[in-house]
Amino acid sequence: MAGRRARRTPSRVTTISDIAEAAGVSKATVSRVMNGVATVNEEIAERVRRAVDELGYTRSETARSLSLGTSRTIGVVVPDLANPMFHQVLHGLHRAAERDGYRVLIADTLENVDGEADVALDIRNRTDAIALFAPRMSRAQLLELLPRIEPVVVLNRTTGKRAASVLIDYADGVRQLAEHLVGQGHTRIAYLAGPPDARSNMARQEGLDLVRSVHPSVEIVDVACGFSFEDGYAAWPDLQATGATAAIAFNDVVALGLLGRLDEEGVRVPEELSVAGFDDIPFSRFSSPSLTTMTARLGDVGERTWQALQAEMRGDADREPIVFAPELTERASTGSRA
Amino acid sequence: MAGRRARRTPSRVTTISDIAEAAGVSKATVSRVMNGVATVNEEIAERVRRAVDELGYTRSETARSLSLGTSRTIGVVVPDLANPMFHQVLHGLHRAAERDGYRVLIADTLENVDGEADVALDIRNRTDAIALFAPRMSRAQLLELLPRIEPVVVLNRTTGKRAASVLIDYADGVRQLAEHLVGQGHTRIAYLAGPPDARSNMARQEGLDLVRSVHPSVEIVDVACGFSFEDGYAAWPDLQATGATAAIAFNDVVALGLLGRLDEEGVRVPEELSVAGFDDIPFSRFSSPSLTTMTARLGDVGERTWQALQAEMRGDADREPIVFAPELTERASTGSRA
DNA sequence: TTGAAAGCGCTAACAT
DNA sequence: ATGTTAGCGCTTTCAA
Repeated sequence: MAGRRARRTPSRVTTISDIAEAAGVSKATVSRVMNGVATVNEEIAERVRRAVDELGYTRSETARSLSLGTSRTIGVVVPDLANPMFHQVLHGLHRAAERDGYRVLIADTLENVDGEADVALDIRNRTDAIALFAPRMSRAQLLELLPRIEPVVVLNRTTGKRAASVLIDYADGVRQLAEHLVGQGHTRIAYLAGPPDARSNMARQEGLDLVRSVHPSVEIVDVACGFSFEDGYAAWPDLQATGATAAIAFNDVVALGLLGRLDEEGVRVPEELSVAGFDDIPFSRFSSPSLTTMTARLGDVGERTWQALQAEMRGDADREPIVFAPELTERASTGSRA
Repeated sequence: MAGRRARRTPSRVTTISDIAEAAGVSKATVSRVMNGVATVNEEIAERVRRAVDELGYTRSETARSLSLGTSRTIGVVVPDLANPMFHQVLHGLHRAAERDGYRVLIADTLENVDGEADVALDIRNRTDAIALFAPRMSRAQLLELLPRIEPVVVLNRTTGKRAASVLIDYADGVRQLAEHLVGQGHTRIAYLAGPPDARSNMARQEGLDLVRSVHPSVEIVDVACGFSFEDGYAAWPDLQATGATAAIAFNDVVALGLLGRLDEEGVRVPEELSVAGFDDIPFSRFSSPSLTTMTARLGDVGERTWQALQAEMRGDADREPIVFAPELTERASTGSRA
C-alpha cells in the first residue's frame, strides 16, 4: 500500500496519520493537540479535535510507550487474586502509584509456579517496573529472574539485595500470637500449618520454635493444613486429635473455614477452643465470633512498596529490606483457657 | 549517538541490536532465534543464545506488539478487585483465555466512576480486546465509550448490541429467592438494597416487584444498605424496625456482615430471622450459619465471556446477550417462619 | 540460510 | 506555529 512492502496485519483502525490527513495537518500537529501542547493555533486544533471525534480515534499506548521509552505504568504479579490479603496491599500500592501519575496493571498467575517467571517477564516488558507479590518460585529461580526484571520490588521474599524487598515479619507475628495464648493459660496449642514449602509458612514455624524454646512447658503441635477455607474446615479432626485448647491458623482464611466447621460441630469458641488467624482480612471483624488475628497495616505495606519501586526506578535504592511488624488485634475468638 | 538526532530517553538496557552486534549477526537473525524459527544455522543460533544469556536480554513486548499489530493479551477492567464475585468470573475467563494462548491483564478502577472510561481506554490501547466487568459509569457514557474500545464484552450491563454482553439474571434470581422465602411462610421480607444507582440493584428491584404483584399478601420492604460487610453490619437497626422475619441481602458480602451483627446481638438465625445472600462467594459455605444464596456458575460466566470476546475479535459476533440464570443454593441461614 | 531495510504508530528534535 | 523526519525495538518481506 503505502510502502513497497505491504504490511499483513491490519493493526489499528485509525491512526494518527488518518487524523492528520483528515484534518489536513501533519502528524506532529495531531500529536501536539493530543498531548495538549499549547502552541497550536486554536482553529487548527479544533479541526484536529473534530477529526478525532468523527473517526473515533484513540491513540495507541503501545506505540506511544515505545516512542517515549516509558509507559508510566507498573505491573503487579500476584499468585492468587482471591487472597484478600493481597487486595489490601494492592489497594495501598495502587493509590500511591496513582497519586504519582502511574497506572497499575495486574497479572494473576493462578498459583501456577511454572508460569510465574514468564508472566513476570511479560508484564515487565510492557511496563516501567514491577512488584512481585509473594512469588512462589524457588529461591534459585527468583534470584535468576530478578536482574532480568528490574526495577522490581518483591513482597514477602528475601532477595539478598538483588532487588528491593518488603517483608511482613511473620515469625515475630506468630510469636506474639502464641505468647498471647500462653498468657491466657493455654499450654497445648495447635498450629494449622500452611503449605510446607511456602516461605511464609517457614517464617511462622521459626516464630513458633522461639516460643517453644522460651516456654518449654508449652506444647505447640503442628497440624498439616493449608491456606484455604476448605483446608481450615477439613482440619478439624486432626486438630481435635491433638487435644489443644487453642489453635493458630496459617491465616484468616483458614481460621474462618475452621470457625465454620466448629459451629457445625457445636464446638464453642473460645470456651472450648480459642482460634486465631493472621492478616486481619476485612471479614475477620464480622465473623461469628469475630476473629483474633495479627494486623500488618497492609495498606501501608502497599504504599511502602510503591516508594521502594520509585527508588528502584530512580536507581537510588539501598535495597535494605523494609520490614513490617504485625500487631495483635484481639477479638472474640480467643479467651482464657477453660 | 547513532542518528543525527539523539534520543533523550535511555529506554531499555539491552536491545535486539546489542545482541546482534555481540553475536556478530543481523537483527533479523536474532529475531528468528528468539522466535524459534527453524531455519537458523545451529552454530549461529547458539552464538545468539549465548549473547542473550550473557547480556540478560529479554525482548520488549511493547515493540513486539507494535510490530506484530497484536499482543495476544486481553485486558479486564474491574470496579473492585476486593469483591469475591469478580474473582470467580475472572478465574474462568483467565483459564479459558490462557488455554487459547492469551495473556490477561487486569485493571482495577477502585470504584472511581470518573476514571473508569480512561482506564478502559488505556488498557484497551495496550491489548487486543477488553472485558468490562460491571462498569459503574452512566449508560450514556457507556454507549459512547463502547465503539471506541471494541472488541469488547461487557459483564452485567446491557449494551443495546453496541457490544457483546454477558448478563446474570439478577431479577429472576431475586425472584426465586423471594419465592423460596414465601414458600417457607414468610410474609414480611426485608430487602437490604445495594447502591441505588447500580444496575444490578435495579434488576433486583424488578424481580421483587414481580413477587409483590404475584403475592399481594406478602410485604417486601426496602432497607437502604449498600454492598460491603460494614453496610450489612450497620443495617441491623433499620432491618429490625421493619419487623421482617426474613432478609434478602444485596449480595453475600452484605449478608455476611449482617450475620456477624446478628451473632453479636444474639439474634438466632434462622429461628428469629432468615437471611439470604446472592453470588455464592466461596466463604458462604463456611459462615455460621452457612448462607443460603443464589449461585450463578460464575466460572462458566467467565468462560462464556472469553468466547464472546473471541467472537468480537474475529468480527463474527451476533451480540445477542448471553444470560445466566442463577439457581438457589439452600443452606442453614434460612428456614420456616417461626 | 542470512542480511538489508521497510514498517508498526507514535514523539520530539530540528528546520522553516 | 507548523512540518519534516529520525528514531523507539521489534518483525518480516524481499533480495542475495
